[in-house]
Amino acid sequence: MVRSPKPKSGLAGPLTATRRSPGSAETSQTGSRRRLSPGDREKSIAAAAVAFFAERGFEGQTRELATILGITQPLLYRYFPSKEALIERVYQDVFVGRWDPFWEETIKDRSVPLETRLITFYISYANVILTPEWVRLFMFAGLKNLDFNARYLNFLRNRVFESVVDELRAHFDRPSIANVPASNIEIEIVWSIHSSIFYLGVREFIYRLPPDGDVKDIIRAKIQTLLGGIATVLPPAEHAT
Amino acid sequence: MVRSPKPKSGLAGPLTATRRSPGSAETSQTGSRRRLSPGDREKSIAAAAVAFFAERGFEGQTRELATILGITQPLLYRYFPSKEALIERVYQDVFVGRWDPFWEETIKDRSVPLETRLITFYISYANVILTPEWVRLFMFAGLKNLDFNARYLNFLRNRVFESVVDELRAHFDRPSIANVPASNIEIEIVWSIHSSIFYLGVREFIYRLPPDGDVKDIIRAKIQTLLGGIATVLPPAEHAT
DNA sequence: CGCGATCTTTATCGTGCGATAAATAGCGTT
DNA sequence: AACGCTATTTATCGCACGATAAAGATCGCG
Repeated sequence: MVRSPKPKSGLAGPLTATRRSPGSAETSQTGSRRRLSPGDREKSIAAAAVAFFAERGFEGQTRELATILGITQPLLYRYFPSKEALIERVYQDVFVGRWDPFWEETIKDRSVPLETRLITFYISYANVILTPEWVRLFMFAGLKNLDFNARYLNFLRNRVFESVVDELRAHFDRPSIANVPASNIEIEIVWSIHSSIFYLGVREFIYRLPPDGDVKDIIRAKIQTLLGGIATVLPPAEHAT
Repeated sequence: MVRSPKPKSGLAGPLTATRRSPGSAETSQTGSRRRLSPGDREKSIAAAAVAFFAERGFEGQTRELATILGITQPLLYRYFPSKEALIERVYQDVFVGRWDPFWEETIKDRSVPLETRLITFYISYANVILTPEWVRLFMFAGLKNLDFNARYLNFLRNRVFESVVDELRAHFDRPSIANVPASNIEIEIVWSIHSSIFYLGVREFIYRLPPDGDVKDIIRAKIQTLLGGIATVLPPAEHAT
């Protein structure tokens, strides 16, 4: 796994080391050897840190991260004052930086059938969160007993769950949550679908026992089951689809 | 709180206080002071280790565990050859030791309505797994990239999921899995309910954002939604309930 | 070229942690 | 009550890891 960054071969050594193609720094660290611009270096460290801490957890050692990057460990401290600061940056990049505001609109667009909207949203959301980085980092963060996860999930509840409940209400001709607030059970029903989708990622990236079959199909089936089941548990007033 | 087995009332034991001034009993563990029988000591270490590693993760330090136990750190090594062996014991006690074989019978008992069986099973199962120890240790184990979780879940699939699918089949007058094996989608439907219940524990003990309301009610609602939804997605041949 | 700025490395400190060995002390036995 | 077995503690080793300081190397600019 480790690198052999030393171009010990007398031939190739000097050239590759001295002259690197600018800006073409990439993941396989042979290219970026020395003296990147601060901006590029910081980005490359942050990107590597995301993958690294997702795999190893936040106890992963800065020396190993540096080795993966093909740099020395003290260099990390020129760009981030501490390991904790680097972890903070990882949170930002993954959880804040990957939120798509369009999701909130998708759910509320009543020109589209509800089932379609939910499927569209959840497939798109799944594309973002069902990655090893998102799933594992989120779990590592939770296990650290910070309030980060609770904050994210409150945000999610306000931006997504409440809307989904409201759309379900409209779909079944029931009052808006503006008039009758979402009940615990209604929120839990949304949690059911949400958690069962996130759990696909837990199974694949934490348990290493990936679900059999196409995630899109599974999501579709889950949402159809949900909508059918809600119809049974909460029979509609008059409307039905 | 772990435990406080010995109340240190004013006139506590002349025995326990032999060498130690009662007032100087520091952290928490003051009851058992010294020279337990090997069996008792081992059990007390194992029990404390479950709570400790569940809280701190497997990177939790043996010195802190010893402090909680009111013993010194090297004593741990008289009862467990290494930290890793102690962790192995924790796995055994929590994941193997808490499995209830009766669960498998509950699911298959066709003298009881399916909805009742599922609710009974999942409430009982939830009683065991929806604890900080089970949930957090399971997640810590998964994040360590061992095959432990995959083995447990394969066991669960064979002992529970397949049976649930079979019972759903019977409920809706469809062929037994003995004749037509469970499909991916069917297994996924069971995963949906299962993961949404386990996720109640993740929310409470990892995210520290406990679900609102009684877990039993939530489980009941989830199972009713599941059964109703399956009826919609996979309409029955002739039978209906 | 050569020089200076700064990006990167080499060297190192202090601490924390798993583990071991030797010394100490509780408790049953006689 | 003394004895001896062994449960428990005291003392310590070795290394890993985050972090810092100083030396060295690279590149733009004149």
